[in-house]
Amino acid sequence: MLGKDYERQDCSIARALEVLGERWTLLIVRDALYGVRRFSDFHAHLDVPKAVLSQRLSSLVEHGILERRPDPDHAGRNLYELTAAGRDLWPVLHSMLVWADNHEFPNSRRFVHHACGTKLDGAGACPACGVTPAVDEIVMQPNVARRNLRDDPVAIALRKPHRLLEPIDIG
Amino acid sequence: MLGKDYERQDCSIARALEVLGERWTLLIVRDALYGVRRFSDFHAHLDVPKAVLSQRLSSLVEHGILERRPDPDHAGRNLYELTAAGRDLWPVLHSMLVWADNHEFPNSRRFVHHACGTKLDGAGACPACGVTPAVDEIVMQPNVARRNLRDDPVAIALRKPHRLLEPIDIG
DNA sequence: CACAGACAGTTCGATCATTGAACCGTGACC
DNA sequence: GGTCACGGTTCAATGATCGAACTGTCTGTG
Repeated sequence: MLGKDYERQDCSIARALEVLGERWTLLIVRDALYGVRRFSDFHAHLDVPKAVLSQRLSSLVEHGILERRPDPDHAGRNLYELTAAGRDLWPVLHSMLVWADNHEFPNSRRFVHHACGTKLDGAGACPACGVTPAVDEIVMQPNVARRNLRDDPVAIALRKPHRLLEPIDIG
Repeated sequence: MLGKDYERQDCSIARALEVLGERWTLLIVRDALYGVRRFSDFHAHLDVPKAVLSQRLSSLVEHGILERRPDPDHAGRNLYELTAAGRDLWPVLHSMLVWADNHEFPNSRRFVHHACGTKLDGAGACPACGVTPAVDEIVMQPNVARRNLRDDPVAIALRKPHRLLEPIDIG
């Protein structure tokens, strides 16, 4: 949302929205869960101006959701990786996704438990195993029947099933 | 978020954020879950300009999250009530609240299962009963130890335990 | 019935965020 | 040494938000 926060709102949800509610922020976290880690990949996959992306990444780092660390393969570049707090945002994104699937936009990606291949339920649990898988135990399965709106390298990489948090590999 | 949507984002989360991501929108839904139904009560409890509130309410009605119906007690006024799709947003708000409680803003309100008084777990289920209570089976319990930032009638009414969706009663 | 006040908005100028394009510095590659 | 990709920053234009003022409707009172 806009720069101003909800300081007069005496509520955890308002606190969460101060950090997460600005435009693009939750989509950046989504991409980070999909394994995006580089500035240029975020920029290619979201159509966000670089100035805004830069500001959002810094804000997420400041709030302990992303961690900025030097890219071992490219001096002078950074990788942005989710912290534990960032990985804990998965339930927020998953519940949004379930809601949109039911009410706005059916036929989206599926999220399944890696161990057994069962689709997660609305609460993020595996109905077959009776457990709530950790984020890195979840596999995103694209909907092959859907027409593709995007052709950037990240979008293409995400047309294959992909384990969450696993760095995407840009051909 | 801002007027522009995420039309090039091929993703349910982006679709959800087009509807829910603008500033104030999720706080309006939160208040609706708390039982706020009148324009003036939303306006008193959120410090949102009336122009924005009016626009957000219309947008939520348009998207089938709120329903606008004439107030039987006051001709010419409306009540805004959650539709089934709107009530289904509870998991989104609850997961945000749980996240903020764990990472940003501990000591918030508690949400308990009305039947047994047990605090809901992170997934919104009742650990004692093993069920996921419907929204109207959940009771919000304020944190009495916290200093109060607000003194509007809605904030005062919410200092008492309150069943979700039950219309707040403004003294 | 006149009048005041509450309510539910709309309108308007000022402020602030976002946008997209251009620019810049660094390191990799030839 | 020169070129290119990457990761930003800067800037003017656009668009959203803000807060105050205004309008119209209905209610309650005298």
